[in-house]
Amino acid sequence: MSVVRTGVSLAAPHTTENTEASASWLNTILKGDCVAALEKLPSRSVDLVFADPPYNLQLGGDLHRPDQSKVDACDDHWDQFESFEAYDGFTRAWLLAVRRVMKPDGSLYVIGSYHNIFRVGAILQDLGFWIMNDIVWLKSNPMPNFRGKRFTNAHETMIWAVKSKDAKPTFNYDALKTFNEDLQMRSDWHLPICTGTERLKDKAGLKVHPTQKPESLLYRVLTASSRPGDVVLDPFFGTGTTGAVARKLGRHYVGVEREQDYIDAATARIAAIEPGDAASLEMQQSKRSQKRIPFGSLLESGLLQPGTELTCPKGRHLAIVRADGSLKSGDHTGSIHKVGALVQGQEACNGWTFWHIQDGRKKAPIDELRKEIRSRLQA
Amino acid sequence: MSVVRTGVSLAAPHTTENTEASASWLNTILKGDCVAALEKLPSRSVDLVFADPPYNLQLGGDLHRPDQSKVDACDDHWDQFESFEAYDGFTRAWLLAVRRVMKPDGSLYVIGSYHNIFRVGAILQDLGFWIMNDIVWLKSNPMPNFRGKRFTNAHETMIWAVKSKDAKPTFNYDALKTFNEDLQMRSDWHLPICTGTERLKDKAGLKVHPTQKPESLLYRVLTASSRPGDVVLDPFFGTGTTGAVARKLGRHYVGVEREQDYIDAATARIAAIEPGDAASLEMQQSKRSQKRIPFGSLLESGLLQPGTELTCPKGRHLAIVRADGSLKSGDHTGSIHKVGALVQGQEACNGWTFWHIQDGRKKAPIDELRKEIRSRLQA
DNA sequence: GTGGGGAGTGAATCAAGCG
DNA sequence: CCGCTTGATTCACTCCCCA
Repeated sequence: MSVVRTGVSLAAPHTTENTEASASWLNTILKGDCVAALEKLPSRSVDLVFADPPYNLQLGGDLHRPDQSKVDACDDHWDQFESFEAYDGFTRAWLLAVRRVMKPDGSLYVIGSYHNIFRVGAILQDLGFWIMNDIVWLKSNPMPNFRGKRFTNAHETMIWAVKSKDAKPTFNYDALKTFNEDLQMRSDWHLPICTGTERLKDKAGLKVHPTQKPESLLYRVLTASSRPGDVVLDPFFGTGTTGAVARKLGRHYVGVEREQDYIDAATARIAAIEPGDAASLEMQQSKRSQKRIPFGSLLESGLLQPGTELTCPKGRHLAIVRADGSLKSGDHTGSIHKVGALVQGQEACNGWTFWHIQDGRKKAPIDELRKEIRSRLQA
Repeated sequence: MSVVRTGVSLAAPHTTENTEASASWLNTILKGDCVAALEKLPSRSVDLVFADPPYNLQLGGDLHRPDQSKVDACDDHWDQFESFEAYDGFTRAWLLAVRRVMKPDGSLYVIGSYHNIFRVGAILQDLGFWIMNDIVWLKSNPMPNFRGKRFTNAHETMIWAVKSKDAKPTFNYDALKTFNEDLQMRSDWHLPICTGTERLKDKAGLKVHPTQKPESLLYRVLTASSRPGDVVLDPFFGTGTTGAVARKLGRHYVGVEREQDYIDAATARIAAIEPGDAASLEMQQSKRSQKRIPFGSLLESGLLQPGTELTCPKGRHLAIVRADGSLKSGDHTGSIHKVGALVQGQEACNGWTFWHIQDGRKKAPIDELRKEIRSRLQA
């Protein structure tokens, strides 16, 4: 096994607990078998894994288009397995190796088709992984079904899993929502397949790798489940789409690949990429990670006075602000959240959005005042 | 176990090799456990199976919406399993029972979510079934992810499998292609969930079944993989969507269901349906094979003039018809479908029903003009 | 009748932090 | 680790009510 370095210098991982930013295996491609190569990595050192394992396609003879041209199928030797049992054993082995190097809250994405994805998913569950979502990549330009015997196979399936039910994986909800025109990102991703200049070709104009994934797919995976400086592992590196996108997005990568041709192509490809700088990588700030503002701060700052009257959105409930930062509404007293819940007879309530202050002729939630405090703190 | 008959009389199955059209179990709901009930059916007697087995959801506590309302989760006892092993055993048992009653060239569709579909798919392969496609049902109106911790779960997965690699299943390729505006039917199906008047409710207004499937989904399955007179089995009959669509499309059905409440609801539902007679099925055939009318035909025919103003149903969006058959609305230009999508900010739009023309005091969709063209072509 | 606003809801493995 | 407090979250569509 040898190590190929592209000599990239990037920001330090956001946590260096188990990962030295200068570790020799960072931003390299490890040559060799996936399981053996991963033994070189320390345990709990990887934030995100993207895996595009062999699909175990069971092709019969050659497939020809209606014009009799031959379809350039994926018939490489690495995609051949003798049986489901052999494929299952292979899958279990690399998933266990990957599991060891994943951080406890790290994420794993595996992509596949109906030939293999059901086996992968069941084994994931058997090994104790916890599935967060399955995601379908819908191809806007899939290969048609030439024989007219099936539905056009227009999608692939990706499984997002974590190491255990209790894991708290990175999920950049707000960034994804902004990306998606202020709507929650869904489990169906409409993306074109990898063509044009993005598709690596050799000197003869033939595609270098039969199943090169589009960068847009990796872009979304990394944006969703990693942060700048994180370590992203791809145990089936191929022509390095994962490494290319990682470098663009300011993540570290580690690849494992057996074929020297793919390693050469990936190395050149990644070296040619301009690494993302910090400013352009800044993501939509998660609301959750913002500094917590106690309700009492509104009184301290003078944005609210004791005795001010708050109402619910419909004006049916009234409450008085008291000097200690508590509310009083009828017989109920306590925090803004507790009183909001009590007057509605509910178990819980977000007082920041429930209670409103009269602002001229309009009502405004007291959350507006919190935002004002936050903007003052930043200035 | 008892038998519930709805007394439907339909055309004879297109093959009576192993099925007497007068068999006592045709167009009935067998009450009881799936495996036991299927023992009452002869081997090789079913053309198509649609199965919507328990998903084995592993829900934690209650889930509340941001407005504190409680989500009415699927927590029925029939969806509870002790372990993956228990679920696997259950799955193997019913799949073997189904396998026995399937004709050699029959088709099986199983629907599920990431909680169970990987196990189902792997077991299907282990039992010797041959997967033809996996199909993703994309929901236009899924339940959002309220906590912002995952991608919105916006799809379910369906596996189409046959008994062996050598099977030659019915696949009405041309009908589906015509149905899909002369494009091959793809593996991604965009359909809304079952709501409105289609959703069965009890006297209290509560949904009768927690997971009633939309008829549009079954319509497409039966259209793809069965012929009039075929026998369609649903081993988890629920409220009988499969039976209802089978009756509409002139197929025989057999259902298995354990809960009497569901049987009662399904029986009433199916009895109220007008069976598809030979003539109307013929009509459907011809409608499906209707010639595609390009929008430009409306201009050629003089039914529309260049410069005509079209509006959306609410009159908020305007567009001008151009001589080449494209629309222009603000900065957007393109086909009626594309511009309709753009002005609404949506990914897709059926321009035929979205764009309206002023017809006297009323608005009429331009689809009316297409119908006029078609009637001219037939005359 | 028609249009706008508000309420309701759907197969969901749906919280984090502190003491 | 348990228990309690605090706090963060929704999209598409249908139906009802009322102007």
